[in-house]
Amino acid sequence: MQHRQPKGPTIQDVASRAGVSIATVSRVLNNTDYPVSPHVRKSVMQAARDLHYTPNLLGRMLQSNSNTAIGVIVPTLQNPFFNQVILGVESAARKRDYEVIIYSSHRSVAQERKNILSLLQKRVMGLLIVSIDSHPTALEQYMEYGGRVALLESDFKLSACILAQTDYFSAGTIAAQYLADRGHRRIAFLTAPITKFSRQQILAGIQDALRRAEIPFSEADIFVANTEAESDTGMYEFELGRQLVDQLLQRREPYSAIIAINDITAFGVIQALNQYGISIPGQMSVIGFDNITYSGMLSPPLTTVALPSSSMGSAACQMLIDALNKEGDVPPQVSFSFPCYLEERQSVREIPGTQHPFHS
Amino acid sequence: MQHRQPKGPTIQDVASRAGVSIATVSRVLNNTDYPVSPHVRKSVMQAARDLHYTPNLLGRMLQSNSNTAIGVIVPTLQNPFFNQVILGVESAARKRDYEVIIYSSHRSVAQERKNILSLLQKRVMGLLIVSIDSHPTALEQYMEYGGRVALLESDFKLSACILAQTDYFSAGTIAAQYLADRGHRRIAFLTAPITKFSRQQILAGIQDALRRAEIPFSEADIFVANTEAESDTGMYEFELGRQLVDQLLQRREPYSAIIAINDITAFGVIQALNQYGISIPGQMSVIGFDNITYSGMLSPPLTTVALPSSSMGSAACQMLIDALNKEGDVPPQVSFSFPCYLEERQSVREIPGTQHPFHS
DNA sequence: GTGAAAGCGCTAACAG
DNA sequence: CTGTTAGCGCTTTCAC
Repeated sequence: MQHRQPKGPTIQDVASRAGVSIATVSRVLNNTDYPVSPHVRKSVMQAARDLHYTPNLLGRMLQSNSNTAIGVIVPTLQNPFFNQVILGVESAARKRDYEVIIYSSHRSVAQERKNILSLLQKRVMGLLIVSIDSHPTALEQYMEYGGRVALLESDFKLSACILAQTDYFSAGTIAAQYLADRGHRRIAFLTAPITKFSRQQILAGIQDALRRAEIPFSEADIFVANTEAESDTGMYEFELGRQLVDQLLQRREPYSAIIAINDITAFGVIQALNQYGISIPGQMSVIGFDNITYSGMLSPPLTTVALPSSSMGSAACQMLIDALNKEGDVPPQVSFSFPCYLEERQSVREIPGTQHPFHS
Repeated sequence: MQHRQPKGPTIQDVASRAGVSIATVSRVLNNTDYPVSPHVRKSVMQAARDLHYTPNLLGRMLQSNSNTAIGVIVPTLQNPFFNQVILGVESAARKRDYEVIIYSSHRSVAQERKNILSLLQKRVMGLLIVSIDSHPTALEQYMEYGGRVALLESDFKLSACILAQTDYFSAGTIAAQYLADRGHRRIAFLTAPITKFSRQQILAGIQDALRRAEIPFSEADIFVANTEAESDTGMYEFELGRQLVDQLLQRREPYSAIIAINDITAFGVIQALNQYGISIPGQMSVIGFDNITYSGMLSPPLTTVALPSSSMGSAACQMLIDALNKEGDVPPQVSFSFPCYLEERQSVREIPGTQHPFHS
């Protein structure tokens, strides 16, 4: 623990230099509507500038018990999806002159709790979190102190928070429907273990759409990785895609399309397919979920169901800040979910002879 | 500015509940070696636990004038390169029980200054920054207050800071040398405007290696984008690669290899080449710089000169924390640079009949 | 061993 | 209009 020596000028220094009291300095520097003579105001400003004074927020916050910062905790910064969420959060925060403090939990429960505690200790009373914890304990303590929480994509229940969710069911529907419409009849789903709510929902959506399109789709068409060990590099999901393609190819089923659980997995699928000399979309179509930036950079560019990462982030942030400013009683839980849409690129082909149905 | 009502228990609450003074509570909670009777210690701990007490760091920091956090400011979180830097910083910080606060300047000078000021106001006295500012003004003010700065890849001079740089000259050398060794004789360099020091160095390295290999390389072989407008999505650099390929192809020169200024640009190059039906590496070889995660996910996987992003981050962080703990006088500027290495994948072919020279 | 008290830098009554 | 003063929650002498 370091103790920096040169402690810089304080409000007191500015006061003496301007020949006024610290109260006056505080008043002009905070730009309150409190009446201060123009002359004094000027000289205070000048003194502050001369000294290169900048207020110590610790003092200010301690006294006023207010904090215009919010925290964001994501599982990792290596996945572009979360970066997009953050982007949305930051833009909403900037509009309201809030500052955002970013933490990565590195997919570690312990680290996530540390991050929450750290925010609490600094009395940052607003928190947006993509939690990987299965227990809300840390968040509950946070809320006991008056902290407000916005949960993004959570697997557990927490009362009196803002809950932002992606409509994963629709996402699944959109992907499957799209494939069905292009004439695909043998479709495989490649995924990490279906442990998380989001994955269950995607699968349910796929099943629903395929059933309605009267396309056979059974357990056997679902290729699930046997282990889950999310790595920080995003390489786990990529490897997953590669391996699952191996399994799929061994099956020797006449699949014409693959739905991958997310874009990174789809990247793995595409690379494996390329290496086997299977052309995309000529011999095999591929579709993913997320629409991360790099999806458009592949060859061929990946068709994918875009998830509302950044708008979810900004909406949640907006609601959080509103809640923060609404003094008094904690509002009940409010939850909302965002729609997905198809980002059509070039990894899915239309099977000749297909007639396009019209849907709403 | 919100004023949260429920202010949670303070040290005073713990003290009354345990029937002791706040001084005692402070002593046991801080785990000092100060003598406290085991019995009292126990009851204080218990009281704190009962109350779910967590100390208010604002008070603590204000009093002790110490802060075990450091800030990191990067131009954007959308570029995986900076994420890797952050990863390195975080791992070094974690080892020393420092916390890292991440900010993105969004490539805006104004935002960057705001971030610096914000850190200063919270009296976070250590800062690692990849600055996009051309003036060190904000940093100088920061240092006046006793803040210590580690500059990553800066274009300006700042005294008494830690300066971490990549050896871009070597990076350029490595790429060009590698190509030369595989028998390439017509090589093009595709780049954003050569305004930054890093780009100049890469070019110089390329020129140097090519000269030594006696391979002709002139101004005409350098394809420079006419505008620079870094977008936050990373798409600018990608588009750049695509456009520059167009220019290159129109020239109808028998190039056999392309050096792209970074991986994202190389992604654009590869996509454009693919769309023109030019096979990689069969008809054209491509090499980049950075070695971001996605480089291995392309088809074909990109051969690239790996830049020491994360080790640079962790080394700089380590030095910064050391400097922070070394009380007293500010040390003189210390600078160091990290080596690059070749990450050999599949986007460069060896031209038949090439004999491998042996180098050190 | 333990407690009382003096601040850290700041804001916000309250007096003048 | 301006200054005095009482804390915000905490650490840390200094007494006992």
